[in-house]
Amino acid sequence: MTDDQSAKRPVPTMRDIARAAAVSQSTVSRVLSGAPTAVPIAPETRERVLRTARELGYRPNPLARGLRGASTNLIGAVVRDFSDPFFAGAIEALVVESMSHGYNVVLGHAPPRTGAEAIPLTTVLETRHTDAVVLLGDMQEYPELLADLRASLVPVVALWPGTSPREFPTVDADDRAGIRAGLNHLVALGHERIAFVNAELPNEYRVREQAYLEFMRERFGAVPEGYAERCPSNLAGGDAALRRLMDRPDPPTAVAVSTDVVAVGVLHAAHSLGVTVPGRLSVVGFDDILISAHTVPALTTVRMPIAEIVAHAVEFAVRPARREPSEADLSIEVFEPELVVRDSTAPPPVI
Amino acid sequence: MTDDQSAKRPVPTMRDIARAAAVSQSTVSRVLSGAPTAVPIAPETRERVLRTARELGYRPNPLARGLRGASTNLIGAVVRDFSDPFFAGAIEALVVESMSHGYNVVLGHAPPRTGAEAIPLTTVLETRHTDAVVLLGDMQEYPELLADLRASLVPVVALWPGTSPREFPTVDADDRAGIRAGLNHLVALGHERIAFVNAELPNEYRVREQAYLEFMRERFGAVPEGYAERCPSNLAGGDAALRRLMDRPDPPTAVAVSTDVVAVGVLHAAHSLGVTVPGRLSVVGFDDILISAHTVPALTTVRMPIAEIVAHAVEFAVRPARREPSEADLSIEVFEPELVVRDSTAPPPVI
DNA sequence: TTGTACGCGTTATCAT
DNA sequence: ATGATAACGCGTACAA
Repeated sequence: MTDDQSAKRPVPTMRDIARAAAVSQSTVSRVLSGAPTAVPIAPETRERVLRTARELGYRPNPLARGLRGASTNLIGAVVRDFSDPFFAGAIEALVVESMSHGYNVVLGHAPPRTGAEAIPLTTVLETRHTDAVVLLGDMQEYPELLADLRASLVPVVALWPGTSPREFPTVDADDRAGIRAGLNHLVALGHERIAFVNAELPNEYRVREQAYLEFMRERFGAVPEGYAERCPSNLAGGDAALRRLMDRPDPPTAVAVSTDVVAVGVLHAAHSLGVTVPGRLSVVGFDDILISAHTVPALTTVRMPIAEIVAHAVEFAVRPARREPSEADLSIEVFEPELVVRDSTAPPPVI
Repeated sequence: MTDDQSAKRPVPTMRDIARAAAVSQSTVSRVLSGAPTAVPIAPETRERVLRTARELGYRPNPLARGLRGASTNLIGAVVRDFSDPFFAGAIEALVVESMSHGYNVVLGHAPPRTGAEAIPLTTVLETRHTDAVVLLGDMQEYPELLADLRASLVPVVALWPGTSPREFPTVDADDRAGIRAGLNHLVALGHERIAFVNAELPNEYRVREQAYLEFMRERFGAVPEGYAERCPSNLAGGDAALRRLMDRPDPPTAVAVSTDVVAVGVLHAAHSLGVTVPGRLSVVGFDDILISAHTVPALTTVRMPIAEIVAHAVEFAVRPARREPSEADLSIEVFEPELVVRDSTAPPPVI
């Protein structure tokens, strides 16, 4: 056995180290607490303290640190829907990025609209511990949570805030540009009867829908009646939406979808309906989630720069909060998505 | 504006409440700290304290609570791979379940095998805060982490531990039964040339592979040479594995796959190769992740009772740690998976 | 029934 | 260069 006396013994405190190293507890703190150039310490003492600390297996107690006003190295992440692969990917990115900065991530879950109106922050996350809070997605459904956040002192950064008012520093993608890239691709292939399926998370992707409407009007003068579908933001939603679309007397030859998750549902429905993709129907998604490269057929989509967005957010969140409130409080960073052409798009069928 | 004086003021402490309510801080503590019948409190005083606390927007400081030895209401979850939809689903379930018990979840990420060997627990999670640690998946790759956990005092519960030695209380599914259910289904349809694709997370799903080998020997006397494939546990892995399988002189008519994620990759490869599913090839997955019902074609698979497993784990994790070490320390709970027949399986093609 | 006093493990401010 | 000592917010013996 390599672990001998250390087994199952409560973690040593600074006092233990101090006793063992025959110094005062404050000296131990000075040596250990990282403040390297704060006060000069005798190299010999420093070494001795460090050694005993290592031997005893000392680990700082972040609770005590936090009590003193120091940071807890915890970042709170509030998500509405984990099961959404897009957010799952974003969380992974967030965790990885946070850890590379020495932070852990505490997950908060804003439950999808229970009957009870007000969901205070404390219900969702014990924020007082977290050095910062990252909001993933549109949180307008939770006004109480937002109010709590507003009134609190923790730095907040909002990611993919949809149509939420920009009250926090925000990092987002240029949804409009992404949608236009997808639609341009379809038009270049020769499509004109292009429908749009919008994943309806209350008002999250309104921007994408607007971009579609705007594009269609620009390009064709009008949006074909009933070509802008909406559906719940999940696989079944996309399935149902495409069925409605193909049921029409004038079914589209192409569908742009506001999220890949819904697009996967669309692909499934097309298959069930015997509508071959891309032979009879082209499909463009948005997000480029992991499965998108491996659907049947592989999905043409718009890549969401998750890593960049999250990296930026973490950078912002862990930045020492010593800045003036007026400085970057309205900072809005926008990243550009990029079209990824795969196998779900082709020229429309010849009539 | 509804928020007036409370805006941006650091959260009030018990002392603030005490001052405002003209009582001592300990009285406030007694009233607020939940211990209802601990010591009798004058109803009038109690009411006054409660009211001022509400007015001032008091919220307990869990750091201070934790320092005092109380619980932090934090559960640490260590996952190896977030991007795996199966674990994403498990984490969601864990978060939801934990919150319903008043706990938040701190995510730890065990990075997929960097060159550096030893990954101590502290790197992955500041455990000292968490009231319990939940291990998701096989952690044998991280012996140092396991050693830290073993030496520590926090209760640990292992979920889907694969072939790890059962050193912690464990909740798992009956993988063998699940695999057999899938294989029985294929055999009932008339298949004999049944291959197996195993997602290779070092040794996570060895059990499933063993179950396949055992079944085939039982049923057909032998396992066709080279029919037990292994591949990285992701979409591309399944893709590549099926290509190897179909490249053989005697390609299988059915493939059982050890995870749905890999199975989705298999479906994609089949499509790319022009092998129709289920016409020329039947595919059975394992896990029943969210997409499985919406792949093309919808995947026949074995449902993993994630919710039940996670619920059981949380129940165990938050159970007051007052039990004797010998009692339930070797507890192993096993849940039964269940076959879900969809559209990716059919009788083998007639020759 | 309520108030006083102490300690949890740290960091920060004093003195030495 | 180092050692006392005072907080941080809370729970809890103990005293009143």
